[in-house]
Amino acid sequence: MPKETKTRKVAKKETGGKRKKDPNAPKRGLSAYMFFANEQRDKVREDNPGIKFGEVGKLLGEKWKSLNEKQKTPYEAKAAADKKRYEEEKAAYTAGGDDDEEEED
DNA sequence: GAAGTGATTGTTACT
DNA sequence: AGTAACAATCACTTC
Repeated sequence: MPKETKTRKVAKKETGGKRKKDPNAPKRGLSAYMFFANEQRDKVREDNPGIKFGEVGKLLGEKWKSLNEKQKTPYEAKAAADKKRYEEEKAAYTAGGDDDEEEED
């Protein structure tokens, strides 16, 4: 199996591939890892001054999983909170528009 | 009703 | 500006 490199966006295709990009594209919320990385990135780099992203990334992942649900809670909580944010967009997006619509193309 | 799929998020460092 | 491992996600799509 090919390692979906390139943010796997480029890999999109096959298996139907119906989902197109939306005009409003209510992006989704961030994920727990994003919040986790936001905090760790500081610490990790602090313990590993001068390390590249590859090291941080892998190291981060290791620590991330090392955490107990309890530790991930705060991150998941943020992720959930961010998800809500997305709900808004999605809602507004689904609304389609009130009176005037834009982005028609 | 259940299953799957794709699209997206953010970090750092480099070209 | 975009890409790369790392991980989660999870809302929408389709049958």
